[in-house]
Amino acid sequence: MSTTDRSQQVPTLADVARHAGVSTATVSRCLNSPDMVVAPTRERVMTAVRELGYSPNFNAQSLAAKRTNTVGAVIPTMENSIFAQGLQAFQEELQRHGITLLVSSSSYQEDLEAEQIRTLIARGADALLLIGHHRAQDVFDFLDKRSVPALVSWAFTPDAERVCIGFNNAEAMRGLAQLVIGKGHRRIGFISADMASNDRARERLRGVKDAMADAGIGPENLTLVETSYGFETGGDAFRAIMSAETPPTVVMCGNDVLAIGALRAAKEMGLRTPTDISITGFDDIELAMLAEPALTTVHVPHSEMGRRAARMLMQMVQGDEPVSSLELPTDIMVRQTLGPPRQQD
Amino acid sequence: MSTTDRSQQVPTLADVARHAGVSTATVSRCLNSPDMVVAPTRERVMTAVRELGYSPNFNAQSLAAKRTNTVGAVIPTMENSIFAQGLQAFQEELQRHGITLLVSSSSYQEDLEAEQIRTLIARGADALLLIGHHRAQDVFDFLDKRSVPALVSWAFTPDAERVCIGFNNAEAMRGLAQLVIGKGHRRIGFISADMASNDRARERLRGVKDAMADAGIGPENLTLVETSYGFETGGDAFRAIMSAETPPTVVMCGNDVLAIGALRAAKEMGLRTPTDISITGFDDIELAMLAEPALTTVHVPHSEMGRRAARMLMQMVQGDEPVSSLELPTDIMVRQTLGPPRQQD
DNA sequence: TTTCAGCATGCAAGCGCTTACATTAGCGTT
DNA sequence: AACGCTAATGTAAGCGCTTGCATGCTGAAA
Repeated sequence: MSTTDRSQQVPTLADVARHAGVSTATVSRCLNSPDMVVAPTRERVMTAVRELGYSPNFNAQSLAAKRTNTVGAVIPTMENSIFAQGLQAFQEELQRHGITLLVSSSSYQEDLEAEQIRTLIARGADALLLIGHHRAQDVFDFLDKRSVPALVSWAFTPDAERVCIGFNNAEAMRGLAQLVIGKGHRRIGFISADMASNDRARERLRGVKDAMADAGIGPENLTLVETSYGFETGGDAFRAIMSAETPPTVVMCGNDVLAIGALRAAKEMGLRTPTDISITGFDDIELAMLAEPALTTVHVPHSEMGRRAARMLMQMVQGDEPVSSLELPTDIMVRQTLGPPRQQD
Repeated sequence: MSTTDRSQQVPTLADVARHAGVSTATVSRCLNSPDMVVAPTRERVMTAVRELGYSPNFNAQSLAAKRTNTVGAVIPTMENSIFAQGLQAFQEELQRHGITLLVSSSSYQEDLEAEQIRTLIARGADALLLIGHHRAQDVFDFLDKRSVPALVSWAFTPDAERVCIGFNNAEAMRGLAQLVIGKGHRRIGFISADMASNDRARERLRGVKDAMADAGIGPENLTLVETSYGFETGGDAFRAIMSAETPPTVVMCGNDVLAIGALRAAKEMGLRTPTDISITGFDDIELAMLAEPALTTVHVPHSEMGRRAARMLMQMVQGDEPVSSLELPTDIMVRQTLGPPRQQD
């Protein structure tokens, strides 16, 4: 398997210019602002471009033009569909405008995220898509110093200092909790993702607490387990919660992955959902509908969010007019895992 | 920061050099090959770097050094976990070596893929990760002309001209089909993903056909439906297959997503799996184990593949020694959706 | 015919970095 | 003390592109 055969050089702007008998400036203009060049010349140039199979060197372009047509995104994980769908839409929208997306994932680690943000900036990202608000202040300072627009997504907080797009995690979860309480549940279990560096998780928990307070249910009725992200951990957390003397009648989960894990654990424990125990999720990943029984959860408009985020970010790079935060609505998907509490409870 | 008021300019190599009282060459060397520089100088430079908050401009670096420390990957879709897990491992391994990953997704469209490959090359990707063998020849020619190493993944074909990493799709599916036939099934339905530009799908079908031929089962016993990718389409295909006069006793699916769709359709049709109908998948996505009943499928070592692919690609970029294709083993995950055919059949 | 907009094109100076080559200093030899 | 040798550093030429400005051409007005 012969690899590097250096005989073939990649054609450059200069090659095209020579081939077409014009200057490099003209070629550049043909490519970037065609109407500055008169038609016959343009055609000659375009022919040369085609014949040589020329395509511009992005790095040189960026260096010379001082913009990269690149935006970066740092997401907690690629492994699961929570972010994948939104990101896909984000990328498609960017691509439509000739912008390349640089993705990296931080595995939910704050310091890793900070590092990756720096890398993306060094790579010349014109702007950044970030997930959630929580982040060391110096990361934001760095961004500001470099004046790189950053959009916080997957989270809308009314009073946020930063431009953000997403949904109100607290409100959405509160709505679901109200529904749960309306069904008659009084003892609530809550499985949360790690909250230390995850404001979305914190907000969701707050939603539950608010709803309980509104309904006059004391905080002693909330059993909280905080766990890392995953199906397994969700199941473990569920078992922990249910091992209490008087376990809750409903286990609400901070996200669908945890909920599916819980659902499975319930099944393994011989508990029928929702007859014996109710379970709810958040996100409405594809799996939620496919689960058995189908998971009652909060639907988040992922694709819409991704698309909008792309547009907002492009506007921010443009810098013409200030961009303001955008709240997207969520829906409660009433499916099969939420019922009234068992009679004797 | 006692600035000479360079009004929030991003510091450059030259700034650092001035600050440290050395030449730009020395600064560059400090950063890239520290042992070429004597310790005291190095420290002076590093201090300046820190004080100015300098970080190198990637584009300039790439342009000057003629390598970008970037590899690109074009995957069919990000939306689902088939590729996500492998890609995550791929990215992590690259990152460990200071290499950035550029991802784009082609939505299973061949022409889009070609375009994105070109874009990635223009962006300066040092190497490319591709999914599957099927691709217009001129794309490969282009890659060769540019002498960009490309690694075909998710598919291992013994006699492939290109370096590839993955599993033998045909063999793996053949193994599963043998198991199916061993259970007594004689009429087999097969739901395949679009095969036109997807060699993996074609190979998988071939595996089934081979196993049938081996067992002396004529091709008239195979009911084939080809459909696009998705849960819905999988369900539709299943319904189509089952509407035959004498429907098959087992429906094998080209991937898990289709299989889950089929499983769901079966349930909706009031068919019990595997009592009334057996269903199998391929990929072993997370969902497969979570489905009800759990899906019998072929397990593919996604993360392992991603990690290995990263290493191979780095070796290929290095170009020291030729890299040879790597076959990874697959396992049949015997779960609950495969049983013997119904008695009367 | 001369003049001069106005437009198309060319010229050339960078963008921030790497690196081949030149220069210098420091050392041990003879 | 003169010599070469080596290791550390500096010099400067690009990498492939964009873009402000200079140039030269056209045709219409005078």
